[in-house]
Amino acid sequence: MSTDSSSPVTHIVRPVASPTFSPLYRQIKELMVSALRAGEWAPGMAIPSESELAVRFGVSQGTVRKAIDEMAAEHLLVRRQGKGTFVESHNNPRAYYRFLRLQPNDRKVRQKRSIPLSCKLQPADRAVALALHLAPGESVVALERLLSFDDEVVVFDQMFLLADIFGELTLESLQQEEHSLYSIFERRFGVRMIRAEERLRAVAADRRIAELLKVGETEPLMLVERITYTYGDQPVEWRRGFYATDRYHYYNELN
Amino acid sequence: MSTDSSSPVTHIVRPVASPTFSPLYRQIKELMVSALRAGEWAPGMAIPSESELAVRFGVSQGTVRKAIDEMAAEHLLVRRQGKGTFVESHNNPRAYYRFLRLQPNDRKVRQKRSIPLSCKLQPADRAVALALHLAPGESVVALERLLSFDDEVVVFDQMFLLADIFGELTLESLQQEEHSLYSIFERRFGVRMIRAEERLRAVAADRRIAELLKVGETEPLMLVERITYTYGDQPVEWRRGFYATDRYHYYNELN
DNA sequence: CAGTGGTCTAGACCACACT
DNA sequence: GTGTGGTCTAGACCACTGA
Repeated sequence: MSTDSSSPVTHIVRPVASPTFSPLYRQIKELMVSALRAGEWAPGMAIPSESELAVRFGVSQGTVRKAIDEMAAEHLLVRRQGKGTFVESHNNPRAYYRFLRLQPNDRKVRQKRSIPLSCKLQPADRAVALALHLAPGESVVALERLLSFDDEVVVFDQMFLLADIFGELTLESLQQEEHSLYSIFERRFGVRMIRAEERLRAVAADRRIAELLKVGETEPLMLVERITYTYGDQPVEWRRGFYATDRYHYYNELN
Repeated sequence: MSTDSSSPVTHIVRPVASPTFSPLYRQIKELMVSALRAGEWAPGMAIPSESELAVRFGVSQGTVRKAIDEMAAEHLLVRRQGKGTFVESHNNPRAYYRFLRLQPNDRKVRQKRSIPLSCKLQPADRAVALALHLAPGESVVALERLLSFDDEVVVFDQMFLLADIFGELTLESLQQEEHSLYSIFERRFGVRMIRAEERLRAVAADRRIAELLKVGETEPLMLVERITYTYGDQPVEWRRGFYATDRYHYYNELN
């Protein structure tokens, strides 16, 4: 059973009593994640059907199903009944601001727009290096932008990206884009943002930020620091955002 | 098959093509949630084994399993391999502050303490009535307290609770308690908090709050509004908290 | 209609906890 | 050892999509 012909990766170890027991479906999941990382299945595309995968990996359909279940729960894949299972993508307009928890107190937001301000290569400072697992001084792409909801500026973001991956980013190319940043990163650099951690604090606006967000100096703002991870829990972005929360709030669900 | 002897609730409709299709396992889940609401299985206690439940509901063990899977994902139940499946409880010290996302920037917190300040019956104002699905003016229990981490005050909370349920709360009884509020609510009133929604903003401290939290007046604070729900998505608490975020931050994971 | 994911079953066996 | 949850299988059938 551990013989399989078409699988691109190493053989499967059927579960056996051991200190490092890993069920079959989780091994299948790892193989599938590898396929995603390797780009075998591209964002937005359908992956093979459950029964095809079952044959390919030499396990039952139910086992493949359980692997896909976990991946769907982690938003790596989305299932669409009757159609197939697809690789998640930030390219879908509905998923453009998947990680943005800011929302208006009352009305609906029709239009969100990202306004790039600057983009340059620079050495990572200590906080950035720590978050991105770099040595201090290694290069990162530093990007500043404003975010507006219906032409009202509500967020100022400073982002730091691994130069290894995003070194080719330029302000000009960003200004010509219609899409969200993560969607651009996915299409241009093949990097999918999978999950993120945020740390929130209340701070007073300094002069520059007050001007950008059109609020009074020393006005309270929400400071949101974010580390964003791609496949394999690799951090690729560190971000610091200042949110104006007079007409908006950060929404969170606790379970 | 839809005949069963011991089930306390109505008969099960096996899935049939219909506009309101609900799979069997979800019907089982609803029956089990009803059993929880009715108090048939108390917090902390083990529920019957999967095979017993399968017999009771007249379905296969796999179907019961899927129902339990969903309930475990919603933190209604916890599975413990080899031991059984248990009703979740806020009485477990590790779950005392399950919904509190505030954490220190650096060191570990050893001791969290709730310091009740006041507790009285009063009419609900508009915001509270809206959140709790009350008519304006209906009674709620208004409770104020401070929260300290290692004897440093970091949060001031104002809470409003359905008087129907929590009317018997008194300041004296709270002051004699060692446990977290939700743990008290669970033991004294049989109400389990299941999930919550939070809305966060940055605000300036007013004089009273600045004094309580020992920060400067107009200092930026994080304002956290929370609606807390029990079984059946019934809101039972509305809460407004002011968090001092100089040495602490609100931590959130995005998936 | 064929093909996909979704549900349900019955049975075998494994991992873990307790006695 | 016994009883619990956890994994895996094979097969039947249902629900949804699109040609």
